[in-house]
Amino acid sequence: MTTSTDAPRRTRIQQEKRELILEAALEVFSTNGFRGSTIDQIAEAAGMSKPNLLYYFRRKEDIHATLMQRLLDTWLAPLRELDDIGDPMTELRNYIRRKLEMARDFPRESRLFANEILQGAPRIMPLLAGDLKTLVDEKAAVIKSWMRAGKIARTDPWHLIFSIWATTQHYADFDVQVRAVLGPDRGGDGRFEDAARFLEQLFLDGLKPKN
Amino acid sequence: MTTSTDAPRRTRIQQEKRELILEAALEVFSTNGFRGSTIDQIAEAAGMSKPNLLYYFRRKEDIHATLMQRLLDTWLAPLRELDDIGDPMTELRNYIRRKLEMARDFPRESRLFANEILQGAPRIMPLLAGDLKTLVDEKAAVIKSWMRAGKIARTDPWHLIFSIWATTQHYADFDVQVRAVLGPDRGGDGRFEDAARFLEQLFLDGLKPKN
DNA sequence: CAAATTTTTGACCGATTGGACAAACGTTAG
DNA sequence: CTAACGTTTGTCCAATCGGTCAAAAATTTG
Repeated sequence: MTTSTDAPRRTRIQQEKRELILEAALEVFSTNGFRGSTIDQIAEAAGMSKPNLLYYFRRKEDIHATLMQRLLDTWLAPLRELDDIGDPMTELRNYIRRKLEMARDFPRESRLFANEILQGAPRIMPLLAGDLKTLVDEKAAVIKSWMRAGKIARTDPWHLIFSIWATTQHYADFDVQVRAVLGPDRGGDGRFEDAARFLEQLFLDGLKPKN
Repeated sequence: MTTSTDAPRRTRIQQEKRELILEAALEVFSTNGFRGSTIDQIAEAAGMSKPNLLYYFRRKEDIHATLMQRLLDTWLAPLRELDDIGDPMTELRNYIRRKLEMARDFPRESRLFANEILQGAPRIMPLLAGDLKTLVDEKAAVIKSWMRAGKIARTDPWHLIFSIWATTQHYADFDVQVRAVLGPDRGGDGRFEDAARFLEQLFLDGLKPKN
């Protein structure tokens, strides 16, 4: 074995073309959902004919599955980095910041994931109840230990994680609405910095006035 | 004119059947998205034949449009109720509570809306930049006045509203994920009460420890 | 170069889709 | 009863869908 990976052996051109297809599919799937997307659309976005695309991925589902599989890893990376050792408050602040940056830099990935969950997660349900739950439970335990140590206020760690997901991903998934509501002046590039400032304050101090 | 409404005149049976279709369409659209849903599915869910359904709604799009139009009204009702006069902190708390109740009681409506926004809001963009923006701007002004009066902490009112939307609707739109992560024991009916408690604390006091 | 292999494509297929239409059926008013 | 009107359905159609296949084109290998 020259290159020993679990993945089936592939030529250089296969690697490239598969990557091209996945990139195109991410674009199409994330804006139209799985059923709303056609192989023709993906093929055209990838600059090749439909039969050619089907030469690299036998079925439409295979493209989507490959995409989801990769996605989940990178998507959960920020949560994995949540460190037991660091200062709790800054750890959480960094996690929120990283999640918001991902919403800004990878909105298509966020929407792809949202589309899947919205429609009942028919294709990744096992992953949610398996790997995802395990990871969240683990990190919830870490957060709980912080609470016991008096480092952060006592609340439900699971719902805390949900709220971080919800508020940050909102800027990717509901981007159209956010921009429409903020209008042309405030809806520009600065909206993510505004969001970062707001979220930091919300999660640290809440809304109660200081005095 | 006996009944003078803007809507075209309709017989009693037409009213009923249209309502039946809209109810069925809400179910189907909210779980499959617009393009992922078929007229046959909706017709079957409504207990009638496809041509019969098309007698009441000429096109698939008309059903969806009618649904969206109604939805937006009821969906924004809680925000409309946000009252200038009441005590700011309790007004906000009540708003969050009402929104969370809507996520619990009308998850299909939430998902229908989320589906539409996720895919770029092609059919309701004008409403977002029009009525919705107007309403949010108006309420943001109210919130701002509360801040000036020192009743709540100073932050960005628009992003505050976004965060309330995000955290509450999360429990409808990402319900599958929430239940999967919480597991069989904690993912039951009690999850909304847990969420309510958590959100109240988050928005009031944030995470900083009391000590 | 020539054979073997990989990549690309045009043509095609069955299934499903949104929608049209005329005929049948039911209901109501005179 | 019957004519008019509202409702329902079976049948059909063109377009689009995911996917196949054989053959052509390009590339790699000896």
